[in-house]
Amino acid sequence: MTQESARSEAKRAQIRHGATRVFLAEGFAGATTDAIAKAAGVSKQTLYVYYRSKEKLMIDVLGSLLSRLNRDHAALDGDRPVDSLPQLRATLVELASEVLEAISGSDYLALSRVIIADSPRVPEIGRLWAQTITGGIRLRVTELLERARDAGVIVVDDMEAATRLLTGGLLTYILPDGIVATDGPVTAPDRERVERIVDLFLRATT
Amino acid sequence: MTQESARSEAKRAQIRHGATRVFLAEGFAGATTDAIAKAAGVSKQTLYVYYRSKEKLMIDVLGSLLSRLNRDHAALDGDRPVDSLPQLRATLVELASEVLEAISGSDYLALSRVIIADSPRVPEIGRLWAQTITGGIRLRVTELLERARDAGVIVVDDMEAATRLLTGGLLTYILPDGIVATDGPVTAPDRERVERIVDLFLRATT
DNA sequence: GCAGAATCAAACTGAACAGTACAGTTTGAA
DNA sequence: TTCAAACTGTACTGTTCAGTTTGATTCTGC
Repeated sequence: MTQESARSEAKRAQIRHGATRVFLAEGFAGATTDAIAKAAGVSKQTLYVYYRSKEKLMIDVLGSLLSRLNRDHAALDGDRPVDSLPQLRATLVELASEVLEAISGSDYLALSRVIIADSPRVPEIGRLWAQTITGGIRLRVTELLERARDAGVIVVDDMEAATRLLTGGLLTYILPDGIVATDGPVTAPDRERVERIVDLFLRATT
Repeated sequence: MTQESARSEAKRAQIRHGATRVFLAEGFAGATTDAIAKAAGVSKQTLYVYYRSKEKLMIDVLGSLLSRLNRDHAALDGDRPVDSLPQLRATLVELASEVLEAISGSDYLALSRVIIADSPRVPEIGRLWAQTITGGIRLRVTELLERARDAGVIVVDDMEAATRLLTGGLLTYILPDGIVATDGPVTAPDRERVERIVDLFLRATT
């Protein structure tokens, strides 16, 4: 019975889509099921055929968003060059800029706010979100640094500390600063700022 | 008319106190005015004499908590010794441990969740919260590093990058990791972990 | 074209809850 | 004693909203 007809899955996606917009804009408490049904172009009745409750719907919405993010992030880091210090520097700056750009988008921030607020009630989503950052970002940086270390470009005694230091130093522009910034779109740090932090970090790795 | 009688201020504090407990435990939406009145040991009627609405009450509660936190943090950093590398290292580890301990408490995390969730609706509180970290913590670290630099203990070209790197590397245990952790109390990083990050950071400052 | 499934719109139910009204009690000063 | 202000507890109002019911309508495969 876990098998869904193609039909069903299409409708489900349609509902999820509409709900996504409303949840991100209004949060869990602020989103009414009437508004969700309307945004999805579906009757409330149908909505409740596909989802047993508003909470189940939200879990599906947030879970989908996060796994899509994680999927998008994956792969293609293996190709990034790290075989000399200038290469590593450029790669780190590039990666950092991409990531910061992605997570300073108002969508992602709204998503994060909703998740943080509801994480006591829905722990699994909180865990999934932390993994987007922990697993997603930290892991990617670790992987790059390991390759660079193995290539003899840098010296790292404590890989966890190194990864924490670099990702933390960069993420701090978004968490805490960006997440509560409400006047205008959030400013990801400009490239120069990113470069300065990467450079400083690299000085610690000889 | 801005003058309050002592009587009034005592009652106001009593209400604020009860409300604090309920807001931190339940969040804004989850806290009912009945529960707040009960927790404060005050009739709902009286509550509405002192506060025009639930929202005004929450702003007062969060604002009070944050300014108390900021007040507690202030001062006494001027005495911390930074005149040699071992001294600086010990001082940084000490400061970091204190700060991490403070902000990984379940009260502070609950407070942060509420603020983050409501920051789109109540921007001033969001700003105040960011200042607790930005102004409070980052400023203190900056001040220490400046003294150490002036004493010739470290070399720092870019003070902002240095502060970001260090505070970010440490805060990352709480944000994002701690804020959505719900199984058991949040684990501030142990002393050894803090030391490793501080040590790595110090390698970047010659 | 038709049976049966899926969907729709709209009204309804029941509960939660912010905020108010009210009738009565305490307190403390004159 | 008296009076006024502050307070209390309970009950009420009005609204919002998740979830259900109803009964009609539109698809879809046969």
